Amino acid sequence: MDQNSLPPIQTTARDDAVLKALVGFVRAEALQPGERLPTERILAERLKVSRNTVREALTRWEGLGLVERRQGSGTYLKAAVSPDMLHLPLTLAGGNDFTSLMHTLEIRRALEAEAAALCAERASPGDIAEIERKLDIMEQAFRTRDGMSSEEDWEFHQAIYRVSGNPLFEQIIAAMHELFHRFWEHPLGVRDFGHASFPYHRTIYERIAARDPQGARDEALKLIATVEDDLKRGAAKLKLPSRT
Amino acid sequence: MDQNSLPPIQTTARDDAVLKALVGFVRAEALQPGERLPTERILAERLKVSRNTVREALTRWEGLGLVERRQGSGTYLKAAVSPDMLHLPLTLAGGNDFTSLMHTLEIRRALEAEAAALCAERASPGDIAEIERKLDIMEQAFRTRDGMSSEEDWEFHQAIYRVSGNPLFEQIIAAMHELFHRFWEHPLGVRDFGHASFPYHRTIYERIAARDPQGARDEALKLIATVEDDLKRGAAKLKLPSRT
DNA sequence: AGTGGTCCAATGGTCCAACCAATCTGCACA
DNA sequence: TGTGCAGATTGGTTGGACCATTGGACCACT
Repeated sequence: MDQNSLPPIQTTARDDAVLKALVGFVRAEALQPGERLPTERILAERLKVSRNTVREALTRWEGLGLVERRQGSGTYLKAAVSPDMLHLPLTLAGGNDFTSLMHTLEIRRALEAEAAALCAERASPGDIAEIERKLDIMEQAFRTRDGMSSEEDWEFHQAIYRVSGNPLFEQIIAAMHELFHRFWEHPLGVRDFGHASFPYHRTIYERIAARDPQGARDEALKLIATVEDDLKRGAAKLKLPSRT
Repeated sequence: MDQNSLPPIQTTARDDAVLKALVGFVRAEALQPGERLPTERILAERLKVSRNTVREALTRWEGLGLVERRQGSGTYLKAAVSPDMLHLPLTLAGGNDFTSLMHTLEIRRALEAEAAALCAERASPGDIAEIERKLDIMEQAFRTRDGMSSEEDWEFHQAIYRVSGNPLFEQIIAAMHELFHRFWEHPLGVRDFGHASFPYHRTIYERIAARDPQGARDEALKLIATVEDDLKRGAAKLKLPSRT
């Protein structure tokens, strides 16, 4: 390892400085996700900083999911780091109340509509073919199992996010996906949960294939509207509290 | 063999336990955002753990934006905590390149449009008056300084997010706001940067006041479109790299 | 060759006691 | 009545120590 890739730090604001130094180190050594980074003791020595300070910095990274610590083994990089990253530590109130779920659904509506519109603008013929393939798979699964198929449905939407050309859509919605799945798995007692949204998948695809951004946006809005509707019906049926 | 039949065993988890205890404490004392929580030293003593462990736990909360520490003053609650929260540590590879900036702008367009629509649906007369007040302030600042006023402009938009009734809008866009300001401060060499967006602030307000969700959505889309336009012009002028 | 057991060094997790730096509080002084 | 300084309070940092887990080296036995 290059000794010079870990120069001592200087000013106050230690732990932030440690993080910056670590970013520099990861770049200098071209560390890939999965690789191990130096031990806390070595980092402390190299950076001329107490081990506790190193630990505070690593705790921050661990909280952001950038790094994983394994006692007795070491600290491992979990994701790529770049000098200027944007961290959004979103904290959503518990997923078991109706209001929170509606909130995340509103975010999804916003992003879904925009992604569909961008997708309609930018999709290449190959992209359109790919989306159609996912759509066919989804429709097939829907018919055989006679109900919404979380997995295939999700893949269809992911394809749209990907083709939108903006990785942020996929990242944000993927993060929220977990929250939705708490309910997707248990359809709230609504027998045909998700049935209403089914036809809109194809209409969205058609608007994308026709390169009609506004049309794609409108269809996406309709799709989410049906999901909101199902959600409201389920909430009413279960007498879900509107607040925790 | 079923993978799930042998889950990893649970051994020690000091700092997680500390966090749980803190959640319990906050709920028991009914602490509101802004209030101060006990000293690190007191927490350490009460919980019968080392102050270092308390600090690791608090560092996590700070990283999630739940808490703010002020040296010499104390540690303050920044957001409501509930026993089951979902944390989304999104790390976006942002950067100073044109492409990343356009990506974040596309996210903002999605959220801005949706927030405006929701706002038009839900705003009370008082809310509308509040938004109009922010609009007046912004327009006033615009005229006197003959240019976009980041601060007042931002407050206008924030008011809309707030009235939308969905805190997630404000959280997400606030996190991205920092990224934008890197450029907002330096208008990319475009003299009248933001001028084009000015009139749409009022049209958005009018659509909200008229309780016209679709109209508000459309006007918001137009506003962002002008910003995208400015951005493209600035990028062309500065010959910004499209990738880092 | 392979299986299991034991030992040991490395590494993250926790603890302690002290000191530093920013902040707040209140009293003395003008 | 204000103002400024000194001490107390609080988070930030340090260095050193020990514990718990891990993983590899080594060994005995089959």
